[in-house]
Amino acid sequence: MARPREFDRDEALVRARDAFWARGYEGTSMADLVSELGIASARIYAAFGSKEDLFREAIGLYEAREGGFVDRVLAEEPTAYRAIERILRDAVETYTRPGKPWGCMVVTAATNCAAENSRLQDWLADRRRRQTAVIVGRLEQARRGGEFVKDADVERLGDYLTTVMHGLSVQARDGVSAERLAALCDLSLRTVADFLKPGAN
Amino acid sequence: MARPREFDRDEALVRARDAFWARGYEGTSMADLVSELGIASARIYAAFGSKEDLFREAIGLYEAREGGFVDRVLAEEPTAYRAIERILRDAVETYTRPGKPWGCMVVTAATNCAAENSRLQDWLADRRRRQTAVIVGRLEQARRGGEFVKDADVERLGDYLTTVMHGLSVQARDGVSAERLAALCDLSLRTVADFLKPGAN
DNA sequence: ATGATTCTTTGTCGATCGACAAATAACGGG
DNA sequence: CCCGTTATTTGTCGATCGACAAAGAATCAT
Repeated sequence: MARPREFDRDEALVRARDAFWARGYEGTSMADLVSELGIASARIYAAFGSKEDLFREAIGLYEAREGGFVDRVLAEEPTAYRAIERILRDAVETYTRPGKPWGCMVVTAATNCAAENSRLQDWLADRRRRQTAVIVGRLEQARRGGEFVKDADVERLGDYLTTVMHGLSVQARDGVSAERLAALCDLSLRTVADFLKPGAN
Repeated sequence: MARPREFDRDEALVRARDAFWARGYEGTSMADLVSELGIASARIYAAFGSKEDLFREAIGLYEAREGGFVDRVLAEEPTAYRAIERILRDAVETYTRPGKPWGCMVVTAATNCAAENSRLQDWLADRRRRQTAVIVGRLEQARRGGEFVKDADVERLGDYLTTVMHGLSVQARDGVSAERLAALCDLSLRTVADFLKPGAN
């Protein structure tokens, strides 16, 4: 009924995500987006609304793909310990994948922001906090299910795991190798194992 | 021999540090600095050279004061374990101090940067990596001194500790309370204790 | 007092920021 | 074939970015 779009919106979104992932929200200018998406700025506005809308959509894509491993693993793995094991392994892999920006996009894309973008910053912080809550929820479920010792402080363990993951993101960004990161994850797993009820997996 | 400066350079540097600490390098504009230091931009250039020079000096001040606890603790505490204990406690306190920006300035001030500032970003990353190396050095010394089991993988432990500290910085920035962070640090300390030679402090 | 030196004030520079308005082009329905 | 609709191109807008030039003001040595 009207003129069809000439570019692939999905592919443009992927490129925008990679740009924001690499240099963050404020570090990626409209000029950068124009050159990396290969389309004029007016088309970006027509297709995505604004730079901020585009960023939010890019974060959504990241969380649906690369960054979504936490939710996926929690849904798939039968026991909390095995889930955590895989989450840490996936985190290292995701944050150090060759050809992709290093670190977690949700952690790095909006940390040092001008005052005018504090709303966006809070929005990302909120998503990080929710991630913690999701993990704690799964741990609590595991505790009630008898996987952990019965007085296990699952909120503390959840905080601990998120902290390690955020730390992994920073370390990955600094270029620490996947091997070194994986080695340190094994240390974290020992802590988790301390919470397990003797005899459980 | 000439007209004396009318403002306190040290105090201006403190204010610049706090501004950069709160909003980062790119998030803090010259207009912000003018209003927070209370002096005209030309005076800032005369006193500090450029925005980037000022930022580097501000990082230096941060590392000499708030951020310098790692070096100080390593020099003061007799055993590695007690040093680590205090480093984690100091990290939590420094990153959540009321009235100060949350998190570590070295971790947060230049993460999402435009391409033109990647040099600055690398400069900060290098300081973080050096921090790890310093800690690993101290751990190796402790291992040779018999504090740890003799096959202790001190690089792995050092990586682990830096990762936790970086994670603490992100968590603090997200508003997680000092109490919750301290609780999770206790979990980390168990891991460190696993490296201790049985019977040692 | 004067001159050398440095600090402070004022104003502004070119570049870039994000964001659109207006004009033109391509499509499908009637 | 024309019309309604949407896509694309082109150009530009005001604001803000970091950075300084030029002029005036304050100090000290001589």
